[in-house]
Amino acid sequence: MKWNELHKEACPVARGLSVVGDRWTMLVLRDCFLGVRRFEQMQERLGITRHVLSDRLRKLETAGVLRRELYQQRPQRYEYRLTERGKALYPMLVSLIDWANAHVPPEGEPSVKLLSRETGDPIAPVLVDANTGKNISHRDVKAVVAE
Amino acid sequence: MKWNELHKEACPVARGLSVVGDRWTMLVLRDCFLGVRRFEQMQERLGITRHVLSDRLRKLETAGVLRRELYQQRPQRYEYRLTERGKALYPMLVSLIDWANAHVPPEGEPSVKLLSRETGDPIAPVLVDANTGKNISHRDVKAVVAE
DNA sequence: ATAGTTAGTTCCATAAAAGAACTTAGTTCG
DNA sequence: CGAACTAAGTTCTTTTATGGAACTAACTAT
Repeated sequence: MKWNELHKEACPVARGLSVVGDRWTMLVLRDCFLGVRRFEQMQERLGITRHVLSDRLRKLETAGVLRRELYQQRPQRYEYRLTERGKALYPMLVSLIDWANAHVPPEGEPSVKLLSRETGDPIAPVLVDANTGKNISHRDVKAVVAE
Repeated sequence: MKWNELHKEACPVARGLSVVGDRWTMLVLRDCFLGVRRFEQMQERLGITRHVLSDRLRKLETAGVLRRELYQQRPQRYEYRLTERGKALYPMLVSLIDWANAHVPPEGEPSVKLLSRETGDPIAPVLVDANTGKNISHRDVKAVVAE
């Protein structure tokens, strides 16, 4: 399994990681979900090198996760926004956040948590099967090669 | 934000990625969820270099995601198993799989899908809030620094 | 004309991953 | 007994990716 041929794999984990499975990509996407859209802002917030940020944004655009949008004519300036494909990564991001808050404590520092915008109550994410309404447990699931 | 200080961040995305956010880790964990426990087997299935696999297994053990277990006395041989903390990554893995199956098509090849072990029906994962039972949408959620 | 803004690119040093061979502590086969 | 085999690594060397800082393009504001 080679990194630059991951996208051809039958395994969706491998294919997914070919898009979001590097050191910086999910952090870039986190910022996108927080409403950050511009190069400078991301670069400063993340402390990523400009070079790498530029490369990641291009790759995410190619993968259809972000789109570049002209927000100013002269000089031409583009900002980056999540596409529907990008927004569809939200459950994964939330699952990661939930796991980290439960299992990777932030060494004495405060942590960021997710609250309902409406009620202010904490969110407690669970993954359920839309068909049955039941919690998805790894014991009840099998993986098969389909189609 | 430096890669080897990510675990101190207030942002759970950063902390989570400090554990699972590199090229190989989630693929190793995928194999663990599939029941693969041994070094040789993982190395062969993944095509990861032995060096890197060894390093990742050690880091996952240190992070409390896997535990090493003696399965043979002479010569001493260890296998790797998911801890509770490791198993808690299942929702994230499933979210990734679901996203990739919907958005990263496997170039003509077949893909692996998740089915109910009981009924054989496909699984349709949705992330809901355990408190309200409602779907978690990124518009309804805010992120705040807590505690 | 000089400085500031924004989104990059270029260059070089350092760190991580690929690839292949070697090691350790045994067991099994002939 | 000795040679081959096994499993889980480690040790090299080469290639690739990332970090860090400076530079560029195409403007606008003072």
